[in-house]
Amino acid sequence: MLQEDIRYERCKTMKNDQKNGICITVFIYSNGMLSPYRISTHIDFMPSPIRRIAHLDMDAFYASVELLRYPELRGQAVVIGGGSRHKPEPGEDGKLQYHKLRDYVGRGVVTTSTYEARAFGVFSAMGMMKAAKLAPDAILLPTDFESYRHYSRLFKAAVAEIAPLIEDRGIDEIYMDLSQHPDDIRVVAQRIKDAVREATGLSCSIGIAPNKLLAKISSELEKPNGLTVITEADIPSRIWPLAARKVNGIGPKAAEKLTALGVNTIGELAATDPAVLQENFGRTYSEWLMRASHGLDDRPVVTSSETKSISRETTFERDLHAKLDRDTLTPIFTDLCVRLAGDLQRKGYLARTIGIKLRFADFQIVTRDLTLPDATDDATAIRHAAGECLRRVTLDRRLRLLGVRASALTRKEEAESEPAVMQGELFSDE
DNA sequence: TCTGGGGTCCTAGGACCC
DNA sequence: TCTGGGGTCCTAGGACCC
Repeated sequence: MLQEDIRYERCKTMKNDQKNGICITVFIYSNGMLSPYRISTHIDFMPSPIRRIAHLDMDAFYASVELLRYPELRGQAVVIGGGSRHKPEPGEDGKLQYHKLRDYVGRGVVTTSTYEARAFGVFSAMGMMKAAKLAPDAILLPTDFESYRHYSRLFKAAVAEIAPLIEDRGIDEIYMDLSQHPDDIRVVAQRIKDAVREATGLSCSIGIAPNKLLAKISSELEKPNGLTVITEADIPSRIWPLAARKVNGIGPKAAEKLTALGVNTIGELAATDPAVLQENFGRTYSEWLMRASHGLDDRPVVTSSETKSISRETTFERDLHAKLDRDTLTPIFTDLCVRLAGDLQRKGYLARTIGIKLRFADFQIVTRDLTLPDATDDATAIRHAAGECLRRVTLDRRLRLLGVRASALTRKEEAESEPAVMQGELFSDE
């Protein structure tokens, strides 16, 4: 039977792709004909084999890179952030003069701090002025992303030699799928840590677990220089006592709502009535919360992805009024567009949607975007589109931030090789 | 003395088309 | 004249992450 053959082929393909499960093929009956596999889906019915997912997180990454450059600062409270001024300069005696956190003036935030600075309560994302109150004598260094990106490439290349299935999660962390790795998992992890240190001189922490969610939590458990292996059996003792906020995906807003419900730890979340969660968080998110609290997560390690958007934004030194400070604002706006166009050109993208972002003095954010008939990487076209967006915003308040964003991206070479007439017309009736 | 810059994903409503 | 429903695109806002 032809239909049976087709169905069998489909199922075989899906089984090969997904390892376990069955596929359901729906046959559509219309015009007296049975047409196969119009709709098909896949349902897991067997427990998946246990995966071994690792999360690697570089220890105090930016700060550690700076210590490679300024080894004499090792052991001291050092804070990185707040723009690119305050570079250390040689003094009259030829020795490097470092800036102190107490001398900082501005609106920057802490990007990273050494563990010694964290002991004063200075953490990432804290306002620099507040950090200066807590640790006035800490050394202040500017951020140097060029250098961090360099070390990022080095450590990722070193890991890839041992574990090629890598998901990039930003400059200082990755996931790895070690399920197929034949060797003892601790031995493999230690080899990876050694390779990272060999390539960069830096330490990292690795967490290994049956999924990404647990691996991410685990990598933090024994920081710095940690190596933590977690199994399902460890969830009650090692995961449930932790704050709900430790779950990747529970942010400040959700954590605050949970606290209001009397839920503080992951274990308390796991013990919460699902109906209560659903009332407060909606169906999708509450179901995810429930699964996460029980350590369940079947997201795969994704080894490649395409850029979705590129943006540039800047916070002003003082809040600016759109009308009164027009002469200051206009060149900033244009410059953001020029830099965005440069980013697109350098990375080889064209954008069809251009958007702006405004942050008012009260922190309210407003966005506007505009989709163009043709994709572009031209600064003038971007500036024009962004100007159109800006005209749609009521500008009666002071602005704190201005940003420009490009999305609906296509690769430039693909756009150029696109045929002018679609092939589909060959099948037209006319 | 509040709170940077660069991203992703999700939701939801309206327009428009079939 | 009204009744439908599905699908895609566009836009705006918000939560979250590094």
